[in-house]
Amino acid sequence: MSASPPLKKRSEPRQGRSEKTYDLILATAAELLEEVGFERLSTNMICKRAGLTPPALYRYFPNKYAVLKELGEQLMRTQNELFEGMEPRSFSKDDIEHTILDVLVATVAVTRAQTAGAWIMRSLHASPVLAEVRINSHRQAAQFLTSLIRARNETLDQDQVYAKSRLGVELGYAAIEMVFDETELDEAELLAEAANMLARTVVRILQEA
Amino acid sequence: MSASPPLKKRSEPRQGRSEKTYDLILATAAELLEEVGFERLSTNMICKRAGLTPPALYRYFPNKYAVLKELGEQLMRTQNELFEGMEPRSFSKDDIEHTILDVLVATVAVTRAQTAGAWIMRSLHASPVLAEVRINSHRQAAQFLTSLIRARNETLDQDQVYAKSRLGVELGYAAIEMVFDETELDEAELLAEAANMLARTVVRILQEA
DNA sequence: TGTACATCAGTGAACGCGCGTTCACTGATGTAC
DNA sequence: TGTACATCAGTGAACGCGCGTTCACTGATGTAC
Repeated sequence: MSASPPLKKRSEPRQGRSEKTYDLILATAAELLEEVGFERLSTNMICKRAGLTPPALYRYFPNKYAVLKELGEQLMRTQNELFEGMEPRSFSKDDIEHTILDVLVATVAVTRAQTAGAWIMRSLHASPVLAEVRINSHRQAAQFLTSLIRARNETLDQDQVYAKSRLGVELGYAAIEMVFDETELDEAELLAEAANMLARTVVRILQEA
Repeated sequence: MSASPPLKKRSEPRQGRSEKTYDLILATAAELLEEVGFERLSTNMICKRAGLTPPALYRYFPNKYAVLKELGEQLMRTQNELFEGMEPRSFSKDDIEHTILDVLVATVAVTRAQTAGAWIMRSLHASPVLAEVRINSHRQAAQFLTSLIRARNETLDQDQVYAKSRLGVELGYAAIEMVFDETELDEAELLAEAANMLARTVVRILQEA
């Protein structure tokens, strides 16, 4: 296994302009990610485009993965906030399905709105450090879903519900990624079908008393 | 978008030893992928470990992506052959579910048997050229599933069945990847649940006359 | 069956490049008095 | 309210390294006669 490099931010900003530089680095990185992709992105490239010298970037990020990690965490945070705002009117199959569909559609929307959003998602599969960001985010979402389900039916076994929720989250996320990778297919139809499948699963979990 | 580098093999082997070298390069690449991960892998590194000089590798592969592409194609081919060997005894929900579960379990097994199998899968998300390998493979699987379903019920709309099949393939694959990423969860349970979901979907597609 | 010869497979050594990273520094900012 | 000063933010220039890639070459292989 590869030794993972340090990824902490180098220092917290203490002056106003510092924060601007920090944001500039992230915005520039996203811009370049969109243009040249994950592989060709480098710290020097980001600096050049941002009009900074390397030590300026290096003050905040030890390497390119740290930059991507931050971008990934921001996207995951945004997506999870959406997900955790989910609250079906009732626990009927139709209401659950509508709610899930809304979340899927909204998640695609915020990802599309984020510069290089699809690239960021994809890069969260590539390296172990970045994969961790994605997996942690999915775990959190699965926890949320578990508590939602168990609030409705307390008799259900925690671990079993979690395992199924975790799978559901993964599959929902796979459907979202697919929207960006399979542009030939009808997006709305795809998400509707995914919502349908997931809703049926949730209903089934709820009924397994 | 990034300009994609050429990925064709440089030359077809014409002597016996050539094929050995070719296979040695692939085997060594897989070995190193397992050890150091996708990012740190380089052509020079492969050569050193394989006891070759760079021009020897360069004769067969123009760059590191070409090597990974070949590894990816081999894995996808193996997986698809499994999938296309799928034939349920009947089209009852239970028989479909068993068949799907068998395929999922077998796919995990062959991936685990392949050196760096999980890494290869993951790297098929990272770069566009490699993503294409994965997507083509999934499309092929979806085509197969579509023909299987329509052989059973010819009245179904081709495009609709394909779209749903494509989603099903993607979700099945996501479940498989999850087995390698979420080692905390019970593998058998995970695959069983995924098989259940997918079987229900297939049955539903079949019934939508 | 032997051998001369064309083609193929792999070597050795080196290249230019851009990568991440570091050093000593200057200029900007905020604050204590 | 002004200013002296400590701290913070970013510069300029350079480094060693390993990357992908190329060149002219030698040695191995297969084949035509």
